[in-house]
Amino acid sequence: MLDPKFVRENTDVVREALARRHYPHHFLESFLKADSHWRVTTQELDHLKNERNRMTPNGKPTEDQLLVLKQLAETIKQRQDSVNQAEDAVKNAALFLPNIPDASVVSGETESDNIEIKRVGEPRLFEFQPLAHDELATRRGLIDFEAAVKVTGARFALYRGSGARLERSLINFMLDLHTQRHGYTEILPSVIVNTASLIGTGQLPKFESDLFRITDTDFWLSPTAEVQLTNSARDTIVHEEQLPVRLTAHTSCFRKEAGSYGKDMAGIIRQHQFNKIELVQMVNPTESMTGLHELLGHAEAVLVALGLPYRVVQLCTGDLGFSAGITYDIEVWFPSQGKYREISSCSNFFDFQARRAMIRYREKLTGKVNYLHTINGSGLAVGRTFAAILENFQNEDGSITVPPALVPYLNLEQL
RNA sequence: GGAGAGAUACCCAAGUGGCUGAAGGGGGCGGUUUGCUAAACCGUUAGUAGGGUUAAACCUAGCGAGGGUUCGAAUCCCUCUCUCUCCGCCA
Repeated sequence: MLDPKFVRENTDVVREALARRHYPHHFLESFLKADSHWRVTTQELDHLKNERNRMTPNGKPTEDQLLVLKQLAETIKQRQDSVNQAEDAVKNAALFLPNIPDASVVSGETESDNIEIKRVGEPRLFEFQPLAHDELATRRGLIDFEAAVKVTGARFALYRGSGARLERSLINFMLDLHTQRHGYTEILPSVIVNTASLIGTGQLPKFESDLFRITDTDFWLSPTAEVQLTNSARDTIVHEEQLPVRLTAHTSCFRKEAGSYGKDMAGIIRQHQFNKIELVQMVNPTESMTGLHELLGHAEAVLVALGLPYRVVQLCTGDLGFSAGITYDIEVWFPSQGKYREISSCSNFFDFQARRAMIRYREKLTGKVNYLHTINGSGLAVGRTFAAILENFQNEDGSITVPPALVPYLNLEQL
């Protein structure tokens, strides 16, 4: 959420930000309208309440006083109703305003306008036609797609044997790296979250159609552990010395993938349920850009350790997520597709999520309470890492060489 | 799923309609005394959100959350959330 005061006083900045995102500007107009209406109504109400407070005697009121007070109470009641309505309108409008892109983010419309920052690792030259990961996985009996369709449906997977073991090894390997080398505290949260949490990180109210909801409850399947990790600090004030807070978690993530019919239907690139290691940092506002680059490095370290070629791109304004102020995507090389595909998305949200979720810190020097900054990224999407390993380390006979870093976890050198 | 008891400030806790934004204690902070520490004593401890202002002043809200009754609610009524105890069921 943006600071209502800031929006009110810097409409040009916000208007410009929405334009850069190609986001409809009527959201701003409705916010401003609702906001000014709310302010006027609230002031009137506050005046009336002040009058009542001044007039109310300490004991029983006289008949005359009672007459006046009764009338006043009636007026206040009516005003209160309009204030409540106005307040709902403002809150709702505010929740639909996206974050302001950082000044350094380049304007653009689609992912083709994203900026490549760097490439790491050389894509391997194959002397044979490299197979797609789903083909490899099926041939080696690592994933049983037919069984998954039977059990659940399309866009689900059933890992089998050393396939299941590889997925589990990757999870352990990544968690160990982040907790032992990068200073994150491991969290094991529920995968079901409530509405307030999804509003806190910005998935709701705007993106309900991307989410699985559990019928007749206030519960949803979490689309990313960002929701659980960030909201674990919702409505709290931490001491400045406790920052930065670094949390990591492995969870299953659930997405409807509405509107992506036909995209990535084969394999495990785009699933309704997938494993992901999430990295979340809550930091002092002065350190959030440093934190973002560090976090990006933490995610990259996984690919470096596994020996997978990747590149880093910076998202343009049009590709930027609703809550993010600046985002770097890490894309890993897929030989069968001859291109880089997203495997992590690392963002600085500035105080956008902290405001929605009321996550604050107390300044040591002044004792003042401030919103902190939140940063998060995948470290990494496990299924996509699985797929990338299969493709990049495949041999001509269809076997897969296990990256040395994973051998201690897998106890196998070949799949 | 059933029955009961709770939720008040950093913590414990009093408060059953106006004199309460809140007694009392603990803890924290500051001070007096002291060679230092401790003890004792004195003082202080409402933060926060919103409006307002150049900044203040000032105003409003706030006793788990949301409604209701009332001129007036921490206090009465309703709904919900969470915590605890017992029973049932259960990995």
